[in-house]
Amino acid sequence: MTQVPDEPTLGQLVQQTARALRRANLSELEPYGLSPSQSRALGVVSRHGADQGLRLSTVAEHLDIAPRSATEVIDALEERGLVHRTPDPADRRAVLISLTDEGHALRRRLERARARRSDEIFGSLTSREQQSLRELLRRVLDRK
Amino acid sequence: MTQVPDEPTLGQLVQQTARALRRANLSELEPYGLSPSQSRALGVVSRHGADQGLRLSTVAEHLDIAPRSATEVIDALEERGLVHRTPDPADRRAVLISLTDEGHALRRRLERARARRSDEIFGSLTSREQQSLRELLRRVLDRK
DNA sequence: ACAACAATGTGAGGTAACCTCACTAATTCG
DNA sequence: CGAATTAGTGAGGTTACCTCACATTGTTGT
Repeated sequence: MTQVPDEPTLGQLVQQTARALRRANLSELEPYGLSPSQSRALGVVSRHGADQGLRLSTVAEHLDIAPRSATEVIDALEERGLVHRTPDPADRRAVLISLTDEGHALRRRLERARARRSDEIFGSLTSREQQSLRELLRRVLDRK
Repeated sequence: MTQVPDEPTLGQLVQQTARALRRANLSELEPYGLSPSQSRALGVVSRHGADQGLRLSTVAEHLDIAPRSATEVIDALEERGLVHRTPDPADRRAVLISLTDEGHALRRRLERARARRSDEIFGSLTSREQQSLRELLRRVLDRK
């Protein structure tokens, strides 16, 4: 049925690469006592809530999780002093999440670490090859 | 701070692709009432335990999880009648896991579904491009 | 104007897939 | 033979999610 050394499928290669990235991310986050999901949330608030902050429900949307789950992640970040909640002046049901100074600082540190990690992992490819990989993956994701 | 559409990093592209694969895998498994981790275990037993079966601890190793966790996954597969445990005649502490006929049949069905899914996801690339993608990922994984 | 409906965030409680620790039964080794 | 080691599993914990119910606030149709 199958022949020879059973070369891994494309899907497996992609998943293995993703796993390597997850592992690297994990060990990078560890010193800061931040879980991956917390780090993702920090990123969302940083990218989309630069000015006045983001509603909790909006955070949930960006993370693609239920609002109730976003409450939990934000609770954790707030406890670590990385974000804070302020009531939305325009809608008293809502709450606005924004980064504290400490949150901004950590975010920057993590961003630099991410760049280093990328070099480490994709560094065996020339920048032309990296460009080519990027192109191929983009095409795969744009299918349908 | 940041401007323009902020093109995704290579890491993000890989992770997004992996996520698409996971989602596809999930919906493919759903009709069979199998979880991803159960499907993985089924694959391991099928690939490495063709003849006499695999020890539970060996299953755990292949899945890269603790033996205790393998017990749980195998429990579930056994309850669904896809594998069975037999005592290892050579070591009465150990137990050998092997596929039932039903397990084999389901395994084949899943394999075919996987192939279809791969076509669906990577189908927007020519086979030359797929080869190229495979090559690049392999290089990334072989780094260090 | 105000009743009816919709939306926001969170308490309560649940699940899947892992984990560690402690234990029993069986094997191996000095 | 007795001591140490190994295989599998019970008990109980964690993480990152989920749904459902609910109080509070906002919006709308008549």
